[in-house]
Amino acid sequence: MSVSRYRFATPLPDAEAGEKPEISPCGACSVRRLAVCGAVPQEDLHELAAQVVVQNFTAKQPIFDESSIARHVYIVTAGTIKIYRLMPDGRRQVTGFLFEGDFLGFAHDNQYAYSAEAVGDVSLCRFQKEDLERLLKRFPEMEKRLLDIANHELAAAQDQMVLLGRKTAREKISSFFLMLSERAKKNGGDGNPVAVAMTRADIADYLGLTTETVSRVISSLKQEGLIENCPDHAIRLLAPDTLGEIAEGY
Amino acid sequence: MSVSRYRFATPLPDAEAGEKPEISPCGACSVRRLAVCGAVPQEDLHELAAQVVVQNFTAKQPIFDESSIARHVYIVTAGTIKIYRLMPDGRRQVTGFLFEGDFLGFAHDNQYAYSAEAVGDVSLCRFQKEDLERLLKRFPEMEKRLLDIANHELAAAQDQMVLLGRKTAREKISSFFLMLSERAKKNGGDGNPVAVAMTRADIADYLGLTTETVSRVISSLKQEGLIENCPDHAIRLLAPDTLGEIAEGY
DNA sequence: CGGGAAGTTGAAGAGCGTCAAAAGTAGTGG
DNA sequence: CCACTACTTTTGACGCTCTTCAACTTCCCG
Repeated sequence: MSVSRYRFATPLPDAEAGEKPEISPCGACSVRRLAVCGAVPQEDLHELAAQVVVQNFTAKQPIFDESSIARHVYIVTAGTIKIYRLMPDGRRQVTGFLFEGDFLGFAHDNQYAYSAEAVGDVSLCRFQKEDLERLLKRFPEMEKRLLDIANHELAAAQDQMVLLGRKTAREKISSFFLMLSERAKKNGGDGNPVAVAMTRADIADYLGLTTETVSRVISSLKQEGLIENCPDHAIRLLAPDTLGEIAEGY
Repeated sequence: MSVSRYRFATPLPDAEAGEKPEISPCGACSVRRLAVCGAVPQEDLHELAAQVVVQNFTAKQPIFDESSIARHVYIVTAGTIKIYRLMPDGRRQVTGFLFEGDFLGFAHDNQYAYSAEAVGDVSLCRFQKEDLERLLKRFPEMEKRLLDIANHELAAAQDQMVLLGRKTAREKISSFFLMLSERAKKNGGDGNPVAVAMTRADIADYLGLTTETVSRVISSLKQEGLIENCPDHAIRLLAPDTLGEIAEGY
């Protein structure tokens, strides 16, 4: 993991190993319009930039742990992150995937509600929680935006509960590909073909299935001509509308 | 459904049918410490009370619908509410039960993310969304509290995803009774025996099971001496620790 | 009391999980 | 550059948990 802090060429006392200078300030940030940062006026961006630490992770590196104290919050600037919870016997539930622009670090009682791990190469902007608090006071719009984001997350959680509680494996997989496609569109891509950065195991743990079932269902969707493989682990949706009907259970 | 507005003996123009005067102001509210309202200083409670409409519902009455525009937010003052989403073919997922002090009406894009329905007799305090916005501006502490509540809801949603995606029927039912018990404790009761206000169908739709499975698992827990029936649909937890171990999957 | 909803119990079946093995893919080092 | 290794993915056979379908019982409220 490498860490770098904007505006500082040398590591700070409380900084972690691997820091290095960062060139791009918040003003040039490509995900700003997507994130909480969008609530900060252009002319005040330097106040934001002064607090941020850029962190880079590679695949499977942990970002923080479920049990640990929530000291930081993060904005994803590149890559995919998975958040998950573990049961004592090792059963895993991936409760979400986070992409560019997403806010990471909602916590309750000063403890993270889940563990977070990089799926592939990931870049994050990190803030001290107290710095965020100060920024929230300074820019009340930011707090509104954060509440908006939390509301959005809650709505997404409802969707996921419907999926986990009431959908078949086939419906789950279809929903999953469409979700990935929608997210890619939101972030500026065309959403088809969709990049699938995560492993079958991650997908299985996200959908409440096993890797075998995930694999089998994907195979059958391919055989039916609804999807096909593309280079670099991408999937082309050959019949998005049909997939949508499957996903909703018609 | 009966509706009443504090400080006004006669219905207001925009009020719904069945209004009647309400005696108890926010100052005497028993759930205030639990709810967002706790963020409003004692001496300013009249500002809150001026905006509130008390609404009463009986079992199975709808409070609002998934598809409808989110005009109001609510605080539950008595009774139990279920919130749920429907799939086109009628499959239902109950995404939560709300109790005294809970906030109802988180919405995204001005539309409710779910339908809400009274489980038994229910009392709500209703606010116009714009009135709430104004109150949030007036009492910034309230916004913080609301963000806190949303964070708490998100953590609870994570728990529910673990339950739905990874737990067995037995583990789900055990978790459910313990959750009810914890909630009763938080609201001042002793949490054992626990009142079970909802039907088997509601429980099934909450846990991603069928009514038959719910019934069967409860029967087997009884036979094992882990729980027993009490008057008024209550359940006594005879071995809460064992239930806890079952719930967590040990 | 009586009728309808809610809950219980049983038998049979389906969908998904488990176990196992093979095939494909990526990363490492000589 | 290729061989070696380890991991990921796929496919098959079988089994189990939970669902489905059905009948029966209990509980309520008029």
